[in-house]
Amino acid sequence: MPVRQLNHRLSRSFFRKKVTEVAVDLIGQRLVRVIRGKRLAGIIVETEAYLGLPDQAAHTFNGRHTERNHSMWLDGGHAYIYLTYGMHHCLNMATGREGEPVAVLLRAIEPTEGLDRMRKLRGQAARQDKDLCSGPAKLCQALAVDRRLDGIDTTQNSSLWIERLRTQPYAGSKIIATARVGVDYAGPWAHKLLRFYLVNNPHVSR
DNA sequence: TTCAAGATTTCCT
DNA sequence: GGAAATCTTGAAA
Repeated sequence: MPVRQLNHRLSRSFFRKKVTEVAVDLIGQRLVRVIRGKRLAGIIVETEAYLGLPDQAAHTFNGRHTERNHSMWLDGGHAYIYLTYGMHHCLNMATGREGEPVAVLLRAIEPTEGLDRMRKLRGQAARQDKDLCSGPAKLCQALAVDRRLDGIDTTQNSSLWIERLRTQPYAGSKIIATARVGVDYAGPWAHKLLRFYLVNNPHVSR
């Protein structure tokens, strides 16, 4: 059995679990981005699971496979980064196996390293620290994540990855499940409890 | 070929 | 509280 050490890059096996399980287990882990040798990082406090073919809210609903969403079909641990509303990027982690188009959207992190650089990247709109990464597009801007990183394997040598901070269920605060944000169009899937976040954490979106 | 709407955020009223 | 910014995608024409 491999030893699951802390502060090490999450491996392939972590991401090959069920997508909802990964979404919950990612809460409390650390997202890391390195830019020109400098570490920008934060604790994941909010995620959403997208379940693929049957999920009307997923980009891969009904087997859709386009240039944009190709990374969602990759093996667990690959980054799926897309442009939404023609201007904002969103970061997801592909889960499951190659050919299984499911992913976890990273919606918010609590910034812990490189806040000075994040403020520059975010600009005027980020008046307080809780404005830096409290939304899927905000955290991408704060970490300089865009389509150039789409499809990278975060379990290998890359400038973006997730570090393990815990092997047990998160103990710092309670995790709650609610409906996903911005998917009112998804019929019965709009109401499913596939959004997870830390109760009372000020860095959660909205 | 044209069109409407989206896994969002920001700024103005 | 509401509108604008603006690329991708699927459906309509």
